[in-house]
Amino acid sequence: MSVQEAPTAAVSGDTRERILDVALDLFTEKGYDKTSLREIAEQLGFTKAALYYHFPGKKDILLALHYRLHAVLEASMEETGGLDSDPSRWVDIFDHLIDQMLTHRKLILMHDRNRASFEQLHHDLDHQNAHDDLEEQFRRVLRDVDVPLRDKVRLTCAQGVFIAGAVLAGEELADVPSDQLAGELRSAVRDVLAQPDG
Amino acid sequence: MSVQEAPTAAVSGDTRERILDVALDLFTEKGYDKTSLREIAEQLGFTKAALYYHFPGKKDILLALHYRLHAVLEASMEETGGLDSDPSRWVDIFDHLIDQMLTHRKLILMHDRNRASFEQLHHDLDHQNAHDDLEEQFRRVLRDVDVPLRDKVRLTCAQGVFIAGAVLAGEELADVPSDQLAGELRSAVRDVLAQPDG
DNA sequence: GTCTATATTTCGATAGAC
DNA sequence: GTCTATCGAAATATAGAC
Repeated sequence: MSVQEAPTAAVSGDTRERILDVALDLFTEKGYDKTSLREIAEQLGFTKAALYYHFPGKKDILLALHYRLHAVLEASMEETGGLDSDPSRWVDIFDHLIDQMLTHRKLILMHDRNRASFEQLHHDLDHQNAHDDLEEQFRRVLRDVDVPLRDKVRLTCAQGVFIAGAVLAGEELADVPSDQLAGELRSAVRDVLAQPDG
Repeated sequence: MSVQEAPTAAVSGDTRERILDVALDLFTEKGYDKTSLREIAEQLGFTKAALYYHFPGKKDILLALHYRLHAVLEASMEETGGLDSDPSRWVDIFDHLIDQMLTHRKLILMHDRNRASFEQLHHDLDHQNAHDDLEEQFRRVLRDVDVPLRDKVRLTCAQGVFIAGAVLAGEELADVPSDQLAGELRSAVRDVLAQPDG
């Protein structure tokens, strides 16, 4: 995506991203815990110890991938204005999120399949602030006493459809064109978030 | 929940179930990989090695919990007749599944949060036969070329709602009465699975 | 920037006493 | 049925050569 850098020390600097790409695949397939640094390194053609030049430790690789996802979601939130307690805006937000999901499907899947590891990451680091923003906005709506139960359930169901879509796009319906799948998912989200009297 | 048993040697025999109860909690909270046998044993008041009297190894504890869930879903499938490619029957099936989910919520959550470990379990053992039945029936529908894309997506979305409901019931909306939540979830599933022209 | 070699820790698992 | 003691394997991480 980024333009070619100066060819001298260019391949390096990219190594960090290549490590993250490999880790993303392995963390998604086998899970974070079952993926060893040895596996990541061997798939890249060098040894385990070399990873420690690019990352202080294993959890920092997971953290870097977390930031990747964070950046994607943050950008999406800026365009749509963020999630709040007004249900009439949720459809637009999910429309936008579905686009991002199909583009960064593996990132979503990896996050979903390693939820336990991410939660521990937030506890280990003093990452209690800025709790992933989108997820924090999510929880804020669910805690809002002025939001009816029905809407809270529907919001969570829409998130369920969102994640189910990511799984579907990567596995069982991997051969379906993205835009076609996106249309079906958007349609499903509309039905889930439909106002009962509006 | 169960009445007090005879106080003599009664506590034993129950130990296996108590181990599974503790493991279910820890596997759900921290994940299977991050839960050590030492933790399970200490929470029960004895040491790591004592676990090996009740189970051949760690993965057999996970396997036993898998059978617990399998029994629940199997019973539900027998009552509703099983999942096939006929979309008009899906609503009834999910109605039934939602009841089971709210009763055995932790079991569903644990399975969802440790999907990677369960998949590896199926590979390690020659468990290729009877691939969890419900999930296999699920995949069969998704592979059926006679089922329209729309219905496949909707079926997966209903599953997404199902799992989202399990998370909701255990965390953010844990204080909402079960039957009230069940009603909302059933309503949401109906909207997801609604026939466009029926 | 990648390597070898090694330190340190933790875990799953076994053997055998009680 | 639960214990102590211990083994062996594998993983993360460090130190330092090249």
